[in-house]
Amino acid sequence: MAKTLYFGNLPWAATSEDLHNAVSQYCEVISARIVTDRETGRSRGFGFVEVPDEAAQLVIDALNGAEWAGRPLTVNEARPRDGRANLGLPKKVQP
DNA sequence: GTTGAGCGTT
Repeated sequence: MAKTLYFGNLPWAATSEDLHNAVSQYCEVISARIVTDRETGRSRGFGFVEVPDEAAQLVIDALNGAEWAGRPLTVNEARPRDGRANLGLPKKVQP
């Protein structure tokens, strides 16, 4: 299994590779991505990293509050996308 | 060439 981590307060220059490198120091990184504005293509200053659920708490404890480019990093477990992603889609019903 | 709380495309 894997858990998605929310990375906030990132410097504008941070890339998904930077995230991958930063987290890979503590555990395996399934995937890392910086959220960029789809219209402008610029970084929104936050991103998401997928790590094994056993390492999620470890990475949060290690990088939450850590300084990156002189800024206190914000790391947290990401919220489920289902809230808006599955909106309007058919839902499985229990018999 | 800008900005600074938040939660994301295929």
